[in-house]
Amino acid sequence: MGVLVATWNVNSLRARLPRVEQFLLEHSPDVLLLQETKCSPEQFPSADLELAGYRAIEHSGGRWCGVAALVPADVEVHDSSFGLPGEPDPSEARWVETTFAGIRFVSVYVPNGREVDSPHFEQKLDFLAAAANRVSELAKLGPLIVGGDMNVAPRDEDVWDISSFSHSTHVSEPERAALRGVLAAGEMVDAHVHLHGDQPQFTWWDYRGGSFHRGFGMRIDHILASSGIAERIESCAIARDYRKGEKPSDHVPLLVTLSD
DNA sequence: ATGACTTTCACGGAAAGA
Repeated sequence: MGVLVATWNVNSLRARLPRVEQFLLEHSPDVLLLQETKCSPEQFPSADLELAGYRAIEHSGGRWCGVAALVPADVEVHDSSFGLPGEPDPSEARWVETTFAGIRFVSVYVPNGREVDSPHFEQKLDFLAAAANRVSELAKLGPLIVGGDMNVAPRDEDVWDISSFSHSTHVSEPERAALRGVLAAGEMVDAHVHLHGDQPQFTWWDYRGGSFHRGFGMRIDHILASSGIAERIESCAIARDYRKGEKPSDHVPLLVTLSD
């Protein structure tokens, strides 16, 4: 059996609904962690997802942000919580937690940061520090999976050409150190690194300038597993075809399978 | 090349993304 965990920044759940339904049908994940749902609670397409057999634990923030965890409708979740203690701006919906199958799942959308040294950049680092604090608490309680758009490329090989990233966000040492802090706080592994080492693999390509077809991408979406379940990671892959076709998101789904 | 796309809200164009 195992557990199939997926994470996907959909860049608007309403705009991406056909692709999300396609993904649920094709992969039948046990949980789909979503980011950038971009809708208010009233706008959240619960009825459509229900028809697809899924229920949402959602933390919606309106026009921007928004995170959720979709689970099959017959799965009982418990202790869901909404928001990240100590986050810089609680009105931005960037963190949601829920538990089932003995695992605590987090869907996270880390702030972009905009420009290095901008106030938004400082907020990004503050958010990651708050995430590390929370992960440290959660990891003590049991198995933990944190999946989402971290907006950080952890290593130089996680972007198409590091030389074109001078003084850019996503690759700066403070951001990378902050993300390492999250991993260290829960003694977690990055599923991709755990299985594939330094093999290149991107999860995001800019909409502009034909970036996808030119291979100009970044690996900024990650699934992290606490030490208790890292040994259960059987596979880690991206669904690259979801960057093609009708109205794609600029991110693709990342999928991890865990053994029982 | 201070761009290139895409989304939201709202109905033109700003704001945000990465």
